[in-house]
Amino acid sequence: MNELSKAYNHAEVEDKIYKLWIDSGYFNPDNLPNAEKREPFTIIMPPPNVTGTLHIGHALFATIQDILTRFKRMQGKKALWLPGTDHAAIATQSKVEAELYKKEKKTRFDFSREEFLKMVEDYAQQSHDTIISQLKRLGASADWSREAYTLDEPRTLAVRTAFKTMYDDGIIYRGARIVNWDPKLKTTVSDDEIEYKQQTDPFFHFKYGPFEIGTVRPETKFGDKYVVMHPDDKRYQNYKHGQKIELEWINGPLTATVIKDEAADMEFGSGVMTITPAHSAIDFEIAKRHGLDIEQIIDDRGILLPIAGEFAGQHIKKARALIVEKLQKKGLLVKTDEGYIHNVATNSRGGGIIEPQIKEQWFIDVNREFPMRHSEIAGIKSGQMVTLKQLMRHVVQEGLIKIIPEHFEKIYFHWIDNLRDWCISRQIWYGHQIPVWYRASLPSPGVGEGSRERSDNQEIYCDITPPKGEGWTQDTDTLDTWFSSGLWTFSTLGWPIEKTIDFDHKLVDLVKTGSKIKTYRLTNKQVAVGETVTTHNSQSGQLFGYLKIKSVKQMTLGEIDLKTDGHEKYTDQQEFFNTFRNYYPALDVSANSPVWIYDFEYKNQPDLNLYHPTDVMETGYDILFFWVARMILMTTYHTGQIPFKTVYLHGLVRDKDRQKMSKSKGNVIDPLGVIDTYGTDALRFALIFSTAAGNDIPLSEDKIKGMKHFANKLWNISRYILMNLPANTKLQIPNLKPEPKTEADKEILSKLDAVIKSATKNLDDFHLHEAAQEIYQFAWHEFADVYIEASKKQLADTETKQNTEAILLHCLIAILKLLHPFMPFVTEELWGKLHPVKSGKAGQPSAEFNGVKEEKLVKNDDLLIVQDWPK
RNA sequence: GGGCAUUUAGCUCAGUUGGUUAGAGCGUUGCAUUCACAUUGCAAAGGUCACUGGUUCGAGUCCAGUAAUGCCCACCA
Repeated sequence: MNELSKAYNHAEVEDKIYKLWIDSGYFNPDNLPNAEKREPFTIIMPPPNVTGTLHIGHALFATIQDILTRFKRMQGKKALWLPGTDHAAIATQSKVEAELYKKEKKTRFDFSREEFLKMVEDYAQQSHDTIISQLKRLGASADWSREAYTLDEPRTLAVRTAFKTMYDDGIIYRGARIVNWDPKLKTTVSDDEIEYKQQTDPFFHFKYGPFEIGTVRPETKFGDKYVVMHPDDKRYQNYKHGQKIELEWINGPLTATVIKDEAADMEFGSGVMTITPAHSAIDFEIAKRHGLDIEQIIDDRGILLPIAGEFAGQHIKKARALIVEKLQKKGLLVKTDEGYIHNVATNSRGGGIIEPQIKEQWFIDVNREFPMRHSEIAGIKSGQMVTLKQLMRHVVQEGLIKIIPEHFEKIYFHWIDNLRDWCISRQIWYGHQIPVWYRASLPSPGVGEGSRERSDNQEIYCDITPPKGEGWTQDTDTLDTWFSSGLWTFSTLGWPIEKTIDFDHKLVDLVKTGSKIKTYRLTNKQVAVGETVTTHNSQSGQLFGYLKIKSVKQMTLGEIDLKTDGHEKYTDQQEFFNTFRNYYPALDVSANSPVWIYDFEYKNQPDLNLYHPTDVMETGYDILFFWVARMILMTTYHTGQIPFKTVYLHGLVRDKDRQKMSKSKGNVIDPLGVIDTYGTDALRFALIFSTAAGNDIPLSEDKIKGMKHFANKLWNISRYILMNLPANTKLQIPNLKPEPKTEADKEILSKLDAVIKSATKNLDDFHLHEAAQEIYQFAWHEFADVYIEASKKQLADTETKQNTEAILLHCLIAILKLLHPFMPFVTEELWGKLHPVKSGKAGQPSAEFNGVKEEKLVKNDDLLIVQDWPK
């Protein structure tokens, strides 16, 4: 036994302990003691973007999720915390583009798509490695063997499968709509990614025939030939809907049409406006309502089109002043208000100012009814007609998914009620390319399975793999990053689970276990060794499990020796053949029929079956809509299950003055710097101490420092106890039964009991901060301050010496266990002082303890990480 | 404009279904220290629980209203 040093030195401990855990294999739930008997508990990690390094927000989510995972693991659950990273399409690409422009003054269009993608991938890879190693430093007990990436191969299959299914259901459609166009990144962005920024601009009042109209954007006004007013506006009651008015405008005379629409605000300005349907969402709606002409004025680079007459070809930024000047010369400028404050829509992922444009894009229809293919959701039957909106509302309203804190449920409903179709196509290059191919339509029929005829003589094909034949080109757009993120809870667990095997009655294949053929099936393709196929219940279609092919043998049916190789049910060859004939009447079964005999390994609990629906989704409230809502949408639709039972939303980490942390304010706390100075445990404890779910979290260096003191206190408590106990006592820990003799004994044991019960309940209820606080209180101010002081006298008295030793040890063990989820490193290290372990695989005996070879005493499954939670 | 929250000690915040004397961390003041720990211990000061009214035997907690603050959504041509 090594003497403990006077103070806890995290730097010496953390790497060593993390390696011990990795070597034990316990982060992978399949390796846990009695794994097969454990109930699953699953958290899928919200994948950090591969756009840089770890910040304090990552430290927070990693801490909370690790606490929950470690707690459940100790409670005997088959605890899976599945990690991953997100390619964050638009954010990553724009970051690389910004760097490129800064360094070389080049844009992505100076490279080929492949060259550019290579650069983005290199950046993403490097960023990924940094983030993963940083998560490990936080003590994350995630199962790295299952790590996923939103852009890796299994996820690509999931994305394409999801797209095709929704396309076939008519949920995904392509249409020309007004979309948020970012001329800077040259892509659309979804409504949720828009960020409004306040801006001050001149506001112009122009004479428009008999009316006065106002605008900040004269450059959009060329095509304005509709003048809109509220039907109840008394000032304009003499003008009739549809009335034509001749007037003089920018480039000459124009015939304007009066439109009465309630969208016009009588309070604003003159109460009259002209509309630009091609470049304003509201105007577009008005135009559609009245069946008006829609004309594009500005192209997607911000250049004026021929409709602008003499201004055509100019950039809108330059043209504005010239247009105003011209209108002024024509006497149409009434006045200019300088300093008009208004909001401008910008792209929050890259900063460009949004120019609404009408473009052909891909959308997910949230209001279209479709038959639910398969449902395990209470209150929704398989085959029932539903919409995505209804599904999203239902699972939260019925309490199938619980959101913590609860008031976010109201915000969630409010969002759903205002939800419009989700634009999922982006014109950037980094991401999942849309699995749709086009070619000019051929007169002959005979198009493939995934193809559809289109009215514009363009053939369109959607499938997981490219179409066969000449002349197909793939859609150049990529998918919104949240499309793949929406699949995250189930794509990480192996969905779509099976390789579909199409039956076409050409070959017979048999699968066997051991020497006996157990089942047979018909396929049109040979399955290779190492591949995995699935078996289903032929009636219900429910998944049984995976068959992993170990070997393949080809022969004819007649060659099968029923005695050694035969199906277990049959001894007579004719009877064997007859069974095939009954099953597959269309097949001409004879002794010459070719067969493939597969030897396989059967796995009947694939991850998806076992770990999905997951238990907890832990993430920031700021991505409730972006992500949580989209996961609910995608998961209910594709799997007929809920993605998770509980959504735990944490707040933003702020500084001690409640200010947002930002580089420009210089108040950023770098988690890695803090870890170096104070240790991971101190940072983790500071992050959850006194912070309730959903509230923003004030964090200061003083607080972290205080928690380092606590780690040290724990160290010294252990040190005191170890110094006062004879070595052989330590070996008998399981046999020690604390028997209270004094008042102090009774008091501490009853308080321990109370804190165990309360902390357990609080952890079960996701009140992590309260659990942390009461354990802290107990350890420091009850156990250390009171009982340890009392123990000094009790240990000196032979009457009370033994029970005091037992109680000290009993309490210490309980405290180490209770604190382990919160402060994993220091507790594991101290536990190791009680139960020394050698690194090695789980279950291997440790060779040495206390200088004595005691092979049978200590095993690696004595690591604290897998101890039973105290009761 | 619509919605959602917050208001408790000097500061930052807990306080789960109503129930003794409202708690913690940091900070402040005094004392102690050959003791496992000065990264310590003991003690103290500090609160009209934003305000007004109501329900109740009893309200920080429930209800209504007022005020201040913060966030989200929509967005004005």
